[in-house]
Amino acid sequence: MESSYNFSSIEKKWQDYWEEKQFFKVDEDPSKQKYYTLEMFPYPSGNLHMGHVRNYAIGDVIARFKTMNGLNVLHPMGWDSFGLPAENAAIKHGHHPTKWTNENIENMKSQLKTLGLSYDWDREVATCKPDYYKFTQWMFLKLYENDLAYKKEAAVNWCPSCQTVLANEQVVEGACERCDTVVEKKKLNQWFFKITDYAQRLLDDLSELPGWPDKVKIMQKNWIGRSEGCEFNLAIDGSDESMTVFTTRPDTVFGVTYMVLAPEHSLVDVISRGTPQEKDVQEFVHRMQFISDVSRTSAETEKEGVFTGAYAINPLNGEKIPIWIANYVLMDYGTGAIMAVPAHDQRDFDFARKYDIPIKVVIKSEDSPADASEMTEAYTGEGVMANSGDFDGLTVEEGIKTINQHMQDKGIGTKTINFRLRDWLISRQRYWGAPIPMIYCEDCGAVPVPYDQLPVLLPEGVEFKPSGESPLNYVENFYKTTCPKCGKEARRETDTMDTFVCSSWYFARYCSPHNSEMPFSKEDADYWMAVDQYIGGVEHAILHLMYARFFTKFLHDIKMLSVDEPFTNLLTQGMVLKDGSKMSKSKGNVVSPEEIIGKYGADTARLFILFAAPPERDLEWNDQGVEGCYRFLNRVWRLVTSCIEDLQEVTLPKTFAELDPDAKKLRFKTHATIKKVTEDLNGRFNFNTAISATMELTNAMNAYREVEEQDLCVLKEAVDTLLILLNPFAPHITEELWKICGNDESLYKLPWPTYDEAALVQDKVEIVLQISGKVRDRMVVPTNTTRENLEKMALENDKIKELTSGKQIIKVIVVPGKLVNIVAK
RNA sequence: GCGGAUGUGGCGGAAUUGGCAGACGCACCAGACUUAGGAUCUGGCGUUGCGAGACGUGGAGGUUCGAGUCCUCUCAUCCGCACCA
Repeated sequence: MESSYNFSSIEKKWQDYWEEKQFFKVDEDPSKQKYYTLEMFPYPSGNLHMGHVRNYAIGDVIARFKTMNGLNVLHPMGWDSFGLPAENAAIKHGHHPTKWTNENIENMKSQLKTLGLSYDWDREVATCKPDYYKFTQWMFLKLYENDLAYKKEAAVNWCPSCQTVLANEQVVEGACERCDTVVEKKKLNQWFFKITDYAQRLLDDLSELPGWPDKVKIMQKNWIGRSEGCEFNLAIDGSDESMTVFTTRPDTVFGVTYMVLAPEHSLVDVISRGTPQEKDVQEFVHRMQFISDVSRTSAETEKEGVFTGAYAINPLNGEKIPIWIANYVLMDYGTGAIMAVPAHDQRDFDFARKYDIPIKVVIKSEDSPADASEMTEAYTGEGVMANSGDFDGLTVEEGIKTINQHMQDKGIGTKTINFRLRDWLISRQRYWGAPIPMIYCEDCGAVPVPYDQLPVLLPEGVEFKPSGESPLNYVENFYKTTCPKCGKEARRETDTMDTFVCSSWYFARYCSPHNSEMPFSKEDADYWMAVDQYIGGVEHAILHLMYARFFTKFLHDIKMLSVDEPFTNLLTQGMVLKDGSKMSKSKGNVVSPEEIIGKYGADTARLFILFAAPPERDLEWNDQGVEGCYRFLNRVWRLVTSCIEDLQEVTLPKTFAELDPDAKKLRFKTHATIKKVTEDLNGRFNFNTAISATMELTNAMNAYREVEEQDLCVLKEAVDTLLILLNPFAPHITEELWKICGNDESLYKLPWPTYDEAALVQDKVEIVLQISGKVRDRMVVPTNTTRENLEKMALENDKIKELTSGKQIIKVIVVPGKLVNIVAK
């Protein structure tokens, strides 16, 4: 392969050089402006895939570009290394998760290194290491201290066949994703973080994140799901009990024709006791227990329910209203009970039609029949209140306000805000996670582990069996302990934390990765935080990003962080596809990064993945496209090496004298390219067009090499510029060529070039001549030709004259530097 | 159902402020060099037409001297949420 450059030796050489010289190690430097760029750290699954390569290539270009722009750049990498796959591998092969994980980390790290990424490996973190999870436990204790961690009984998804708890994502259409058994609900005592306390702030502060994609902000907003409404009480007929409901439509209270309790509601038992319906109710409640939340709350599930035999009293008109229980009312939203207005709520409408419950229209509108029997669907639009006593005639908006106020005045109800965001269940009955640092004492109850006893270490000798319980339950020397308060024998918590807890604060750990006393020092975090540019897949748009925001706000509140949002700018990259679908082993469409790097080198791999599509869009893998990028780098190699001899004695002048047209053209291209690449990399991250621009420059240089009399200064400037601009994308080949050209300093240490305005001024410009918006001819004129002269020249143009002869010229539009448009009839 | 995104040659994509649609790359075609080419170089390459030209950014309207870009409606694909009272 005489004609291609030897990427494998070049890449290895430069990677070793950078490492030896510690190029990417950074320290806090108050004299320099900082820039923190971060790619979402990976789970150490064993091998890098193309999605990783894309993610890290993007981050690396940004980091290198910002460094060359004089910023003090923090660009760290680590491992999100707790989690199920390690434990499943342990169950299957008998290896300890530590071994499996460490081997995977080593392997992936060496793969990462072949990509030539500018990481400060000194700051590497791994969430499964005691020096890290010590502080995950610290976070738990702080949350506990601030009443943001609590334990309660909660229904979880339970697979009776696998004997284990399943995450919602592991439940597919109501069945276990592994064995297809119908998933049940089981009540377990679990730890929660009270993220709901932060719901309003998490919502409000989205507006302070202009650097986030709207898509992500909207997803978070919907997930938080704030809704304003009214909570009010209804007496239960013939009983001392009352029920509370939440509604966003108090204006429709006169249209209530039945009430619904969630099957799990505590009142169900009380009010149905002794009624003829008691047996039906119990049967229904029992049946619902075995249907998972996931399938019960699916919109496709048909609504069903039973009458409880009891009645509630409508506080506004004293009507007796039957109380039902139904599958479509959820215990964990609002109060677990609703007022049903079939005329103005589609769900209630469906249910009422099915069970022949009356429908009463209370909002009149021309868009909907006034007679309920003629309705085919609920009417939820604008209108005025009717059949509502004194409130008739009010609009929906007025009605909501007025009835709210009325209820408040009469002590029936109050204005309330509900969120659909739930508290975060963090307990996992698993081994491979950070142990929850709590101890249960018979006398003192739940006692937090004192800070000086952290970390609570995972024990080594553990048997891994799929039992549905934490394996830690079987390790006596782990769970047997003494109460930190009274010294009496006590039992440790054996659940571990959700791995999302570990990843909710890692970005702050990178600021002080070696601190053994604290998760990070405030001083370091004040310098580095917030992350200026965060990059990762959109699949983390809700959970990870929400949890990280929650933790940051909490750390801000306890004065550990000055910022209260972790990520100033967010780039959500698209997936890497092959043959139209996501690369996966089962589809057999995986392209391995190792193979590509082996065949073409890291520079080609990086270049292709950045060139093939803009970063936020999905990228279709194309082997021939990779080859195109490889050819381009070879072209650069040949071009630059062919210039070396000519340029040996050339030094760049301070200013360029009068140039001949060809030289001027090349110099124009050089500076236009600087401008283009700089603008594309500054905030917009259009890597694909930046790379196109360097290709155009290369083409222009090749063309210039054919010119008889070449201006070597202009050529040298072009060569230097090309190498610098291309460096963030393809760092190895450019460093090598730079060195071969006789330069000692590394490109990475050079300042980013600025363009010369003067070089961008052209003497002549092509003007398009249009007739009624259609291009008819072009003319080349001096750049500074005046508006009047342009018009005059256009009208004198032969082609225009010919085409407008016999027509009346209505007006002429002149856009200097661009076009002249003649409107003729 | 609700919310969001996307739609441009054979393909990936460009057009940043309403101003030459198709930059750059791939594929393809022709030529050069060559014992050879899956190397390299040169040229061509939206559709249609001999041609001047006409048509062309999912579709239908509209605004404008001028629309891929703005407005209205509509279709398709993808993603997220999905009985949230």
